[in-house]
Amino acid sequence: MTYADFMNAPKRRDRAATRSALLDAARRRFAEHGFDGTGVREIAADAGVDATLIFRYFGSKKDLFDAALTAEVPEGLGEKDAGPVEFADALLKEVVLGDRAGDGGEHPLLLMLRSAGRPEVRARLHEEVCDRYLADMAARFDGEDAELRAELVGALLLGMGVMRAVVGSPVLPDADPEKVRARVAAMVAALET
Amino acid sequence: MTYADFMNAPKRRDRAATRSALLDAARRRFAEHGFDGTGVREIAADAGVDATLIFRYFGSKKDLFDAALTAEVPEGLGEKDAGPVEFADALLKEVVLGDRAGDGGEHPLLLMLRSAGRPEVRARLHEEVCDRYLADMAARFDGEDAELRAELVGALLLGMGVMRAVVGSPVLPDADPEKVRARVAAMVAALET
DNA sequence: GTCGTAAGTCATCGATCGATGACAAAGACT
DNA sequence: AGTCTTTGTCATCGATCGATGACTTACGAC
Repeated sequence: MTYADFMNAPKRRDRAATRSALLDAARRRFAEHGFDGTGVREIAADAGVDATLIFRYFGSKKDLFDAALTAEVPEGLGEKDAGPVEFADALLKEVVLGDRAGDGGEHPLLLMLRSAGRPEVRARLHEEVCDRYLADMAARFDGEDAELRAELVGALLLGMGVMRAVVGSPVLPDADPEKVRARVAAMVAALET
Repeated sequence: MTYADFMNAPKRRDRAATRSALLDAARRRFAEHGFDGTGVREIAADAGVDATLIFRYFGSKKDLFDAALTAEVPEGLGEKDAGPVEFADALLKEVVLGDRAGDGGEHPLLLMLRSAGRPEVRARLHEEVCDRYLADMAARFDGEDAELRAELVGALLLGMGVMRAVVGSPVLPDADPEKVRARVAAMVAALET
């Protein structure tokens, strides 16, 4: 059923592969059911190993969650001197329209939203969104209220992610990506004084 | 400590008052820690009563959660023949800028986001957002791609709520409401073909 | 005042959860 | 081949959770 299952060859012992399988299963489970809705036994079953290994390799369920989030960050987004419209477009492609077949299918940011009940997760979400994205966005706005305008762009992009990943609205996935990009660009452009 | 505590008068027996205290405590707890992060004993302790009464009055924890969400819906939002800009402004005041001192301090929609790990909550969120708000919004757009444009407005408003209630960004609460309304109006207006 | 019904409390169950330590077995190294 | 380290498994603990049923106490009808 799971990936590790049809690897039912003699079941070689491979620390790295097991760790990776656990991380992958954790990402999927956490992405779908959130932190509280996911048990370590379910993750281990998906990965095809014993639940004990989670604690051996990661220390605790929370540490596994953190590791699953920290996994990979694309990093190289947006040119340094691009305007807000181009920057928003780059973020749009990465966070909202991105495919991400590797993970649970969602951007780590949207993955965190399924666990928004945990204060630590919200703290990390706050840090990531504000320090990482909004500050960068605000720097690309000229004139007054740059922070407010950056916040609105961030809200639009985050809201689109929530619409797709949490609310489950079928509009965005079914829409023509080029039309979406054009509409979003128009909205962001409306913020340039 | 809680409301019911300084009502430490002889502790009259009042079904309606107890039910109401439980509902209120539940709203606060669920709003802050989500469904999974909240225990029935905590809710009961906040309300100053025994946890058993939750099951007697509501049946189950899940039923209490549903009752806490269904609580009160303002209903009368937006004139029937207003355009998308006016409608978005009305929603903005209700969902994002609304004070709501009565509940846990948040709109039920944002309250649900803290429990987004539960599939049933997402289903209800989907139903509420799509059928209740987006359909209404789409009807106010002329021309093609009305659904997509309504979705983008919804994403912006929902994203603003997420920014404040989940991410915890200080920008929106600190900003001048009139400036916020003006900026949002500009973004929505940019969608009118 | 008495009595019955409804409101509140107590003890406890069964399941599930994260986590631990002892044990078995496979691969590596000499 | 023999040993030792690493990898995986099993049994189980202690806490917590939602939920149930029996018991106690207050209020209101008469």
